[in-house]
Amino acid sequence: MADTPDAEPSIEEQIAAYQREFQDLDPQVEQIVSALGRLNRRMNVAYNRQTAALDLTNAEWEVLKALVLSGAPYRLGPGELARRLGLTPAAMTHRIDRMVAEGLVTRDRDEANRVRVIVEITPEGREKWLDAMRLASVFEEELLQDLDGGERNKLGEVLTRLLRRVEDAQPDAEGRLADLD
Amino acid sequence: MADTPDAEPSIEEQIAAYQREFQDLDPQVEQIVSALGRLNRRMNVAYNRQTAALDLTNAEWEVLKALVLSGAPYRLGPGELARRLGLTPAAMTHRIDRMVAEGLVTRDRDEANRVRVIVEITPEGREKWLDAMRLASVFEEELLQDLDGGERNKLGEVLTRLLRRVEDAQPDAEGRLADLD
DNA sequence: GCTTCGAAGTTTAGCTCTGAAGTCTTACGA
DNA sequence: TCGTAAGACTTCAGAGCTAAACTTCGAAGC
Repeated sequence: MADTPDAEPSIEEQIAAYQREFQDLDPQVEQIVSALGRLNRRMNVAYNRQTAALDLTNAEWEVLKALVLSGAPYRLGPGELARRLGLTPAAMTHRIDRMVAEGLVTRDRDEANRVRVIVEITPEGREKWLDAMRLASVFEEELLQDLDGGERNKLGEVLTRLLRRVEDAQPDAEGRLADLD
Repeated sequence: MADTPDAEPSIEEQIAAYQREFQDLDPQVEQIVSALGRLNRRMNVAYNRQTAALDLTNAEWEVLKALVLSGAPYRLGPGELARRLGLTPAAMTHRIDRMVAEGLVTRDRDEANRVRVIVEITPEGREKWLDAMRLASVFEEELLQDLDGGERNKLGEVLTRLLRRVEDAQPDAEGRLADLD
C-alpha cells in the first residue's frame, strides 16, 4: 500500500465510509445531503471562474445583484445591503470602498437624513452585472439540460419545500454566512 | 415611502425581480438555482450552531470528518487533508496548529520518510466527531421529514446526476472553496 | 559520493471578514 | 433648548484565509 493519489473520494465512496463509521445514518438521507453540499461547492467554483473572467469578484457580484434586484432606482444603504448579503456592516463598508474605487457603485450621504448613506449602482456596474448574468444563465441551463420539464418542476418544488422547513425551524439565527443565490 | 424593514426578499420575490430585470432567464431554472443556494446557506447556519454548541468550529469539524472517513488508522498528511478540504497547504498548517493545541489531533513526522507529516485523530477528536454526527443526523432527518420514500429516492438521484454533470464539465478548476459536505 | 532536482510543509505578507468600540446625526422628553 | 438616547455607519484589533517565498528531506544522475 504505497501512496494513493486520491484527491477527493467520490460521492459513493463517501457514503460507504459513512456507513462504515456511523451506522445510525440513513444512506438515502446522506446521499441527498452530501450531493447537495458538493453540488453547491462545484457551482460556486464555476461562478467564481465566470466572474473572474469579467474582472469581478464574487463579493462584488453579490453587491451588484442585490442592488439590481432591489429595483429602480437601484439604491440601498450599507446596512440594508449587509443584511441582505448576510454579513456585518463593517465588512460592507470595506466592500463599498473597493467598489467605489473601481467605479461599480457610488456612495453619497442622504441629504434628507444625513445619518444615512446611499449606495447606487453605476452604468458600468450594471453592465458588469448583465455580463455576469449572461454567463450564469448559460451555465445554469447547461447544468439542468439532462432534466426534463417534469423533473425540473418537481425539483424546484421539493427544494422550495425543504427551504421553507429550514426557515421555519430557525427564526433568525445568529450565524452569518456569505450570500450565494 | 418611508423605510421598509425588509431583511431579505422571499424566494418568490427574488424570482419576480429577476424576471423584471433580466428577461432572458427561465423562471423554472432560476427557481431551482436560487432555492439550492439558499437552502445550502441555511443548512450551513444550522451546522454552525450545532458544532458551536460542542465547542467546535466548522473548520475543525471538517478536518475530523476527513480523518474519520479516511478509515483506519485515521491518519492523513497535511497536504492530503488540504486537497480533500479544498484549501491551501498553508491554511492546513494553521488549522492543525490549533487542533493540536486543543487535543483533537496529533502531528508527528513520519520516521520512515522524514519529509512527511502524519496527522492522526485523538480519542477526544473522535468523540467530538461522533457527538457532532449525532446532532447532524437528527437535523437532517427533520429536514427531510416531509419527503416520502419515492421523493427522497428521486431527489438523491437527480442531485447526483447534476453533480456528475458539473464535475465532468470542470475537470479540476483552479478555484478553491471551503468543503461543506 | 556529491550535486541537483522535486516533493512536502512551513513561514511571511497581505486581504477580507467579524466583533467591539467610536463618531456623527436625528429624535425625544424635561 | 438642552441633554440624553437611539440609530447608521465607520474605525480598529484580531482571526483565518491565499499566494508566494523558503526550508528540508529524499531520489536520480554523473
